[in-house]
Amino acid sequence: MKKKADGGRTVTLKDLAQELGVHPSTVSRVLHSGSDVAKGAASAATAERVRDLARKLGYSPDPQAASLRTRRTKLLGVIVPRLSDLVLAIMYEGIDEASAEVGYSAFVMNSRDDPDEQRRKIDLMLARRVDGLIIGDAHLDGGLLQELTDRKVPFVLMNRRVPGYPSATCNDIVGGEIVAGHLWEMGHRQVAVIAGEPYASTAIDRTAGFLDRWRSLGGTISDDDVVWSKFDTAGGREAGEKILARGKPRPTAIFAVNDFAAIGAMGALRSHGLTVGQDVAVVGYNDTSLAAELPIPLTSVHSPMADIGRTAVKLIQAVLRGEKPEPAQLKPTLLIRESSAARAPAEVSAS
Amino acid sequence: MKKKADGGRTVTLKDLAQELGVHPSTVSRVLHSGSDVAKGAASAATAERVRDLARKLGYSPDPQAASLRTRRTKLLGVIVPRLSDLVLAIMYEGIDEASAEVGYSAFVMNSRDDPDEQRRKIDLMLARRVDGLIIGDAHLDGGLLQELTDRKVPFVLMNRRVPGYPSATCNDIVGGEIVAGHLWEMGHRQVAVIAGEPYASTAIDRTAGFLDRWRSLGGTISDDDVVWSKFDTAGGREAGEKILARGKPRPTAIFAVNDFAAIGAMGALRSHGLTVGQDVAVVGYNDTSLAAELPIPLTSVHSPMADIGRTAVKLIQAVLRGEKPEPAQLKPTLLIRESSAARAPAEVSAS
DNA sequence: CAATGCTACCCAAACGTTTGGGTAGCCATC
DNA sequence: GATGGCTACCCAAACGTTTGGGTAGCATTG
Repeated sequence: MKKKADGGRTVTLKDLAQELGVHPSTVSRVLHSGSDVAKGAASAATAERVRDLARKLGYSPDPQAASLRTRRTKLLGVIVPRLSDLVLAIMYEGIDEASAEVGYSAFVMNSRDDPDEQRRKIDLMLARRVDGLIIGDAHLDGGLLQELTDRKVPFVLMNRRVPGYPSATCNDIVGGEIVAGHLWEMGHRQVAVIAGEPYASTAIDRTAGFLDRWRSLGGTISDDDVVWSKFDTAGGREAGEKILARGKPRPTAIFAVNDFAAIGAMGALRSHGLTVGQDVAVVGYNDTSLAAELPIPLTSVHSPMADIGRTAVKLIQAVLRGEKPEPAQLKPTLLIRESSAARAPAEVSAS
Repeated sequence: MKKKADGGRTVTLKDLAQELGVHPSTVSRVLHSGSDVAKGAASAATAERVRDLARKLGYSPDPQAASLRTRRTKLLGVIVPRLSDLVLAIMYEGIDEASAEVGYSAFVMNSRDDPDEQRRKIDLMLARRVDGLIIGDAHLDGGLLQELTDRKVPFVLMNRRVPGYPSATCNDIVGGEIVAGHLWEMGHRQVAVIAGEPYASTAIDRTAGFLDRWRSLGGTISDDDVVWSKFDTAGGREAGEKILARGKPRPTAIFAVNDFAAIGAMGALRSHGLTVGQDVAVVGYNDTSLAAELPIPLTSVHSPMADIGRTAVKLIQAVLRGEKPEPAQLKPTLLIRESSAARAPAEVSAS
């Protein structure tokens, strides 16, 4: 804790310079330039004196002054559907850490996946003069992204991808495939998918990966076995109800593309007197901290959420350097737990 | 979406002034002062022309330049134990909304409840020159807070309170009392409390409220019926195990001061072959969105989390105006669900 | 010994605002 | 017709940095 160390005014470059009898620019170069520049700016002795005094007086550079001059704020704007979505919260934790490490600070705002809000929040961030944006709520149609590109706003996507733009995501197709493989292996032949929102690549990719692998294994699955839903618990419950309400043999396994939806589905199953893990297997996605600790622990695809956030920061740094980084797809891994650990029950008839 | 509307440079006050043949200061006053000052600064006609042009060129004021001059950044720093704690995430959503409404932007950072990290993060925020802090991870010992006060850093507490400092919290004592009343009424006489971390007022108050009411109702509860724990699911499970492992009659009800701990406890109960809501009642706290949607819906004390965040913003605004606002305690309400809806089972002997 | 090249600095302008203090011109008042 | 009081502006300094371009003094080189 420095600054105002002794109750007085904030100490500035000029203060240091005056005290030492050198010019502020010299102090600036010593303190804020790479050692290469600093070398040319002052003798080793002077540099030492500068640094000592800075430490002693608790000098802390004024970022607004600096960015006024440099036209860079070292601020990152992050837009997420909602921070109360654990998945995004953890990604943000990754962002926060990684950006701090490179001297950036991050803002977050919620868009609630509403296009108007997305625009509004982006405008707010740009008004704050963020150097770049990390967009965690990209919609596949991507009109907004084209607009940002046209306006030369530096940005990268996170969590959800849209082809053609740099992004840091989990490899959700592979994730879906793993689940299909697992359920098939456990003997399931009748399955349903709670697929999430069709505007999100996470939902699309996980579902597509699942379906592709399922079919290539020889499984059959029809369109109405795929139920689109919100990503939250309520959405999962609703979707679960819908699956059970159909007049066809109930599935022996359900893949929900999101842990919360899976938890909702578990609720629906239980209300129908079914036991998760015995009567019906359930698999979620993301391996949120809850999954392992639920009364019936939930099989889930682990996605490296914090790493995705960290990667997003790396990518935006690259973009800010003028590069055009490739999309990064991080590897998912399946964690098998009680909710899908038993072999498929014998075929059941319409419920 | 404004700014750089036509690909060119950012438009400044000076640009507007030049174009209109007036002085930048006039433009500034018209655009950024209350209508009172603006009145004296320009004729109605000029003011109109200024505003029109500003709109047309998509002028957006540079906040760093402004704060360099005014010495206020309109930035708020928020420190939370972790953003991946749903409770804090929702409070932050409240902060985000409320601060945007008054022209402020908020930063969040995680402290992981670690004193060193708290210091470090606070320093980072101050280095960014935030106008004030909202502290969501206050520890009851409060050494850090005294220090901040000494340094005249404006701050308010949120979620957790520490006597003597302005804070926005749920009235956790009342919350604990309600739970005690409910469980007593349902016929429970043998109960245990999963109490959370002793450095957090939330844990202390909820537990104290519960114990006080319980005893005043005639109930008995001993020290080892109160188990301290982490606030997360794993902590709850552990605490649940501990409660079941004691060599005394198992309680017929458990109050966990936090929904996640409650979920963990439910898991522990189930592993012991007990059915939540029948064999053992469980009550949580916060009524997070999960509670209602769990396979066995969880009785929980609803606390107005988003409002607490919003209130925190109001309080910090007051502090910034130089006032010394009273602590705000928002009202909790109990939501009774399946996990505690049945009357207490007959007394059980040691398990 | 003049030219060259360092080293270790200094200088000044600029970034986009805000704000306390002018002042020119006009009208009303005494 | 001097005084006072508006109205509608203008002026300039300041906020704390950064950075391109000096330059004085000294040592080295041809």
